[in-house]
Amino acid sequence: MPEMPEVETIVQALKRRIVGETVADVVVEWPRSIALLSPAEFSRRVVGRSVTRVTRRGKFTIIRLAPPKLLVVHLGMTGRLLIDEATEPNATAGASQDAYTRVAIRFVSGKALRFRDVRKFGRIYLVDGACEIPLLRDLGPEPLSDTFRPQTLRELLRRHRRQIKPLLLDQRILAGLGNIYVDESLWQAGIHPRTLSRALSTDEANGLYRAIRKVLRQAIQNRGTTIRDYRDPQDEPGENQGALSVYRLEGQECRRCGHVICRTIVAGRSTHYCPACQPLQSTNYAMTADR
DNA sequence: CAATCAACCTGGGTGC
DNA sequence: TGCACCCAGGTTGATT
Repeated sequence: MPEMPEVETIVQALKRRIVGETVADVVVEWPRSIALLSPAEFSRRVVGRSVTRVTRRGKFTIIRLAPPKLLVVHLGMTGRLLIDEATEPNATAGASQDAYTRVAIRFVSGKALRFRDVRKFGRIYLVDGACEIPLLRDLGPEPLSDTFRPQTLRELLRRHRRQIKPLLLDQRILAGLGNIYVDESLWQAGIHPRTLSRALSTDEANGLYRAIRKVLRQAIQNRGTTIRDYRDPQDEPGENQGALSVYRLEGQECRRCGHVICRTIVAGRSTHYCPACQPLQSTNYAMTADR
């Protein structure tokens, strides 16, 4: 569910609200939400540590603790990180927890960081370094970093013989894009999702570079896209859903050319595009019948 | 190497 | 109301 702009929004909020807090207590309601460690071991190692900074890498939220340790969260499809403000000293603990809270980290101040995850695909890790988490270790470049240049993308596209959509969804190639922003970026760039990455011209690759950055920046500015589940740490939805051009808009008219937006399956994922704005060149041979 | 699909989970929406 | 079926912002591992 949450892609990079949603995670970025969450991280900005957590920075303001939990840096400096010290962990008093951990409640694990669903043990499998904790990766690698037993709930007891996880709790034992987290209690007493304090939060020194909060950062992001791809779709991972990274909470740095002292003494040094990384609390890393991947939200999966429906994960949320919610801040519960301190309640009255003798309010009943746990009373505010809903049925989908999987882990609650309570701070000495009375505030709490709550991991809520309906579908249970999210994971929380406690590690010494990013290298202990395979996906985090192998993450591709950050699309909004200064060191990610048009040439960086051109080289990535040239290195593989794959359809562009699954390539962009692959976190080892580029970090942070998910189903929404890949569809939006490809529409913005006028590229069909099944186009072979190696068949893209220099101009098309440069256009895709600009499209990805524009789409992500706008989504961050709009505090993320809420289709259904996404909420920031204060339980507020994002506002980017109104800025989408194709995602989940099948049957509606393309805002650029007026043709009807199509939905199909690519890489096993629902895929939205405008067949007029995003034509599939015959030279880029699609393996499967289109649409 | 690349594509597909099932699996991990739960709930919401739709059609009969 | 009930029920079957499809769908969902992700990732992984087996299979073709």
